[in-house]
Amino acid sequence: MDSSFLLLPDAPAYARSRNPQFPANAADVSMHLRRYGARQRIFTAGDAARAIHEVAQGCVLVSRHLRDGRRQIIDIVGPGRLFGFALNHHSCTAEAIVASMVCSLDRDTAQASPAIAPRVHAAILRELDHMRDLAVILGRKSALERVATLLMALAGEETHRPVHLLLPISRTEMADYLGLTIETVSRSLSRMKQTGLISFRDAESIQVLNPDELRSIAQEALEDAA
Amino acid sequence: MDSSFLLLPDAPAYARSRNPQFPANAADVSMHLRRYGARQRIFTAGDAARAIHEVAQGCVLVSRHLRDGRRQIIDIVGPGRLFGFALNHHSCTAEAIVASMVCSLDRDTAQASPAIAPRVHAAILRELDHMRDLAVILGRKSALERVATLLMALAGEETHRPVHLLLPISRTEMADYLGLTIETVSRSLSRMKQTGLISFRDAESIQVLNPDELRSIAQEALEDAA
DNA sequence: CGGTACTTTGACCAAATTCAATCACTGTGG
DNA sequence: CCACAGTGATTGAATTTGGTCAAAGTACCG
Repeated sequence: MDSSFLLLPDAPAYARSRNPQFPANAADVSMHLRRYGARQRIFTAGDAARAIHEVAQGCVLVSRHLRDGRRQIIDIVGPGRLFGFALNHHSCTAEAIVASMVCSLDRDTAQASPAIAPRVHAAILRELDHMRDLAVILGRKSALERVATLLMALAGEETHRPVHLLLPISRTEMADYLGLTIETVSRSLSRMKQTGLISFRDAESIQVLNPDELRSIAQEALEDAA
Repeated sequence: MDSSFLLLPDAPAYARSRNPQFPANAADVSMHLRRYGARQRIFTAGDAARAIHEVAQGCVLVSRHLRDGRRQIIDIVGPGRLFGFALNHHSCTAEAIVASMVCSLDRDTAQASPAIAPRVHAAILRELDHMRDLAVILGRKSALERVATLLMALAGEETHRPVHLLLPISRTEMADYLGLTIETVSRSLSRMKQTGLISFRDAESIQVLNPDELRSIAQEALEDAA
């Protein structure tokens, strides 16, 4: 998690595994790798969308804001994932959640590259589907279901054995992602702890004891023909 | 709204104005125009995503379902707009809400066409942004704000004068789109009626009396650099 | 005219928010 | 090294919002 600088083609396994194809070749396009401190913004709502970005290291939070300060976190982006897709101007703000390395690539350059363009296209479609997941979470799930869904997303899809999670986000961020308040998130986690689904001593280090049960609470959407 | 069959290049003004570029030329690609009856499905979650679709006439509803039947409507697609973007398989179900004409185009063909591909790309990015709007609605807005947001979206962005809306959707569909129940939607509309923001005699024909006030209730997200 | 489907309204209830207090951990200065 | 702010998390009590259940109301259709 802390191998200081990394050039993207030499990204560590955990990054490559998430998105094995990007970037295909750092040499043939104009990209730059930049460090952002915690809470530092990568772009802000209203900015022209000139580049696409990849998290090389750390974690980036993409969010929208209402005038009165209410915030909806749209995406939590970990290493290997792309973000910052927009037609003309960003409607979201992206900020590093912890000190992070972000690789940015001119959008037109990316579009012109036959190696990269289709991969960006695929990433956009994945992002779109992810947003649909979020709509279901926010529109139709209870507080407990929302928190369970987030935990299972962080745990990864396929686990049946207990997993240990290091949460990249605070309770406030969980709440703003799940459309809840910190108190409700905290209560949901406490309830899960009490019923033996998870365990934790400190807030950011959670043991998922029963992934199958948690997944069933999470109410994954159905993907089958009915 | 009812000019029976139409070939897409001759789409009526209201369709062209929404998306003037698609399809560029019906002759040079393999597309077909098909009629769907009310409640008829265009595709179902789990289906392979082989085509992209455009509503030529009518209205299509894209939604996701949880196992227990809860539904989240993801998009309400009117004439001129594209839908059915997915990487491999659809995670959503699309159905005609009323008898509709839908123009479908093989995805690979569309990707291969230099005239069409960039327009599809733009439509996908618009869709993505629309989904982010929805996330804000569902995650951070009150019932009244949600209903106001929907009405203003249907009214169009720029209106200051009173507008007349013919709702393409029922209360149930409004509710499933806004993450509410029909009762709450109905109460919100009644409250708006009582406060003189809107008026209506029958459920699907609504007069927006005060667009500016309604817009301010809707709490549009901010798009400016802060 | 009667039936069905959809909407509205009301009364009550439950879930989540709000407000407030306490707790736990971190870092700072005496 | 320890006391003490300061921050974030948890827990509790009261309140609010929206959901549930039930009863009318309204329009449409045979």
